[in-house]
Amino acid sequence: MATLDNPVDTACAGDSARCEHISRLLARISDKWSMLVVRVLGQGPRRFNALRRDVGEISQKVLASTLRDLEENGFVSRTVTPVTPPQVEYALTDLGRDFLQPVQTLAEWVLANSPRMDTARIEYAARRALD
Amino acid sequence: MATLDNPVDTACAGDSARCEHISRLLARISDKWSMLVVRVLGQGPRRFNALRRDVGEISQKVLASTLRDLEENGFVSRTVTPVTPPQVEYALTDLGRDFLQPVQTLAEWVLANSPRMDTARIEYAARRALD
DNA sequence: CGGGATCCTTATCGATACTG
DNA sequence: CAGTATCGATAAGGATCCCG
Repeated sequence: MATLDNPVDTACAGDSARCEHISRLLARISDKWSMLVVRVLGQGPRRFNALRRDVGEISQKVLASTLRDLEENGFVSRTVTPVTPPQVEYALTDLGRDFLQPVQTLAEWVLANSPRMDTARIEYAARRALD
Repeated sequence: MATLDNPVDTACAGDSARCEHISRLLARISDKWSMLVVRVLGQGPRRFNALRRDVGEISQKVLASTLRDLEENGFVSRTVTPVTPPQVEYALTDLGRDFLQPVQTLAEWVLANSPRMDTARIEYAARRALD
């Protein structure tokens, strides 16, 4: 009955426990900024404010907490060099570099298919308009 | 200076416009539930309450708005059969099926690497404990 | 420079009630 | 069954100030 015959079945039809497991894991990384930060760090280590510039419109509070989460999950390392002014460098760990691959896959897909998404949005709006 | 030499460079070092583009696109799909719903629908069409059971701990309100977003972005189709009781079936569109691939990649990575994440969390907690 | 602490403003979510 | 509408709780986010 399954529509997919992928070799590794990670689906969770009827397996709600596994589905919840995936859910919790995805929830940890699928916030608005984590993947973006991982992507930027994939180009090399960054210091806090450099990271903030590269990521875009992110507040320092949110970036700080995002980095804490990423560090907690083992994606990012935080290296403090005690000089004046203090210097803190963020870099991807081995796990973070591994994670970069699926993230890039996703990012590339999204970039490549954004026209299709835009078209769908226009059609959706048109459909809604004539109700 | 880049640490990656991937063929298709979708990174955004110094290209903040592109980065923001990716940011907006990722933000549209990287909420807590969208990928999960796409995954479940990847196993075949579902009606509202069946979907709700399969996804897990999601309220009807959030599922409804998630489905609206997915429909708006062209990932999911909504087919109403006017019978009593009313019957509404959700299914992946072509775009949604395409999207399934990077989503599965991500889900499989997360499943496979959750032990590493767990270990990192324990180590992080241990480090924090001796400050 | 790299944040933590605080306050305040918004989204977000869950529960309940109600409609076709 | 498949939702929408409304309300209250709660979490997320921005702005500002401050410290090492």
